[in-house]
Amino acid sequence: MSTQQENKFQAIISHAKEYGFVFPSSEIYDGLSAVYDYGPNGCELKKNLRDYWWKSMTQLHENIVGVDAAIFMHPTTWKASGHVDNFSDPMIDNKDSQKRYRVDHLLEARADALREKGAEKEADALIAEMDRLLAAEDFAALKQLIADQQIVCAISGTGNWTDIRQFNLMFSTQLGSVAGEADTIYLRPETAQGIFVNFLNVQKTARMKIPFGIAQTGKAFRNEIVARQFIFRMREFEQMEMQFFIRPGTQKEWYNYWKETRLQWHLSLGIPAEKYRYHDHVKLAHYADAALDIEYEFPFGFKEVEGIHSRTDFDLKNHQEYSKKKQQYFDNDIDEATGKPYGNYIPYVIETSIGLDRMFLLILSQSYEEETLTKEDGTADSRVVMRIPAKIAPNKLAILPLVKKDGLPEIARELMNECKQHFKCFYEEKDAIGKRYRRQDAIGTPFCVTIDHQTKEDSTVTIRHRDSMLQERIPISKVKEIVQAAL
RNA sequence: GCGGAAGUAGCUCAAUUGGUAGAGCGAUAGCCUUCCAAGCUAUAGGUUGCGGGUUCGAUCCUCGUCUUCCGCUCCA
Repeated sequence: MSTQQENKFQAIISHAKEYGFVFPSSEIYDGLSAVYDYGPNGCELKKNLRDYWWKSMTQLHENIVGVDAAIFMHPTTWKASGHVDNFSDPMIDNKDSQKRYRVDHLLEARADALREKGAEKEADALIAEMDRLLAAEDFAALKQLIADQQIVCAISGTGNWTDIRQFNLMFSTQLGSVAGEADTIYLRPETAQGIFVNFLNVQKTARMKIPFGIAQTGKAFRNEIVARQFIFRMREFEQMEMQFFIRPGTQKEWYNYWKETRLQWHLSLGIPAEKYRYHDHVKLAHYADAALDIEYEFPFGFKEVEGIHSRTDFDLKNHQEYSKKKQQYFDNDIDEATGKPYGNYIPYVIETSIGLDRMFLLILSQSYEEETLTKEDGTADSRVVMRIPAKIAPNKLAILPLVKKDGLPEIARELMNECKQHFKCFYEEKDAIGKRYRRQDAIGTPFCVTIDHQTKEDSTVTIRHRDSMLQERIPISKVKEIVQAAL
């Protein structure tokens, strides 16, 4: 990251705090690492983003419905999903070099070295022993195995290891208030499983026919080892996911459909296409047969905002296996090849998964601008403006009486009462008008209207546009529809 | 986790080789009415990150600790 971009990112973080978008969590207690709170403007923007996504998914797609599953789920869910096995890695540190290694990586490297020497059998035996001990979570024996193999740190060259520690990427807690009898359950690391386990509930009750989708927004939790870059990587975050259930064999076309559709959603917010790119996954996760990220160019580089995954029937198949409940769909449509219905099958799934907090950061990054202006008298001036798309801006309209007397506040209040029924408005009569404009720029309000003395004579007001700073005289009766047209 | 840097009012910063904290902006209230932040007045706001030590006295010296940022590592 260049210094200039770094400064911009720092400025965005400061701005976010100063204007009530994002606060560090528990700040009076020195904060909680990688956890953040959303302030008055932040929670409006976040809610608007969530609503915009929700509407585009459910209201505008007749074959997508929503669920709101609990954060707590039966522990077996995470065995079936693969998270218990794939989200926990035993780690070991070398005391001399302070380097940390994954235990399985160390042993696999040792096995590879054995193979190069032609000791295939020993290598296989080592891997088999490792897998057995990992499955049994026998950390003492694993450490002994590392010692027996005389594995040393590549940096320090010593075998001076710490004890093996488990780094579980899932947060666990206790269900039930009686200690000892309590069962360990996890805070969900992704919302997707709440959709999968409700697949048949939703399909039957909403009478959905394949292809159809289930959408969900909600919190998820991951114990990131290093969480930095502001709200980009948090331990508690919000996902907006949609699982689209399809006939096996059609995953390619639907994958491409959602790849295109989701990018168009981003572009519909007016964000330039050159700020986006696709990144195809080469190494695929355990559940996917194709995967890509939609990346945005943040001040700290191109980073993932949204993932499109072809998850095959991995999840439903595993849930069927672990729960012993059929997760199948009977497809009555006629297969032209056979002339008969497609019949029973476990659907394939295309997933679209976007991080709401990352999307929020994207909007901040895209919107924030420090402008240098030249005033009419030729002197330099500056302003900080958040060019937040009008449809997701925290406030849509600021209503400002030019002065707080001569009956102007009364007219302004009348307009306020009319407009606030339809969209979020902000009323202010304090300070010079220019100052009030700049304050609205700083929080991204797209429109300001000013009630002045002329308003009393001909019922017109000045509407001022945030991005261009241009003003026009319009009838007060038109304010509501002009703002609504931009939303 | 390791290394480096920094912590003073909401923000940006002062405080003479150690003498018990100030300014600008911002905020709030009032005045003034002027369509692009910077007219006037007043008020609030700090155990100088926290805890020890040295000293008659610590924002300053010293030790520990916490937090943040940067780099490495880790993760994906």
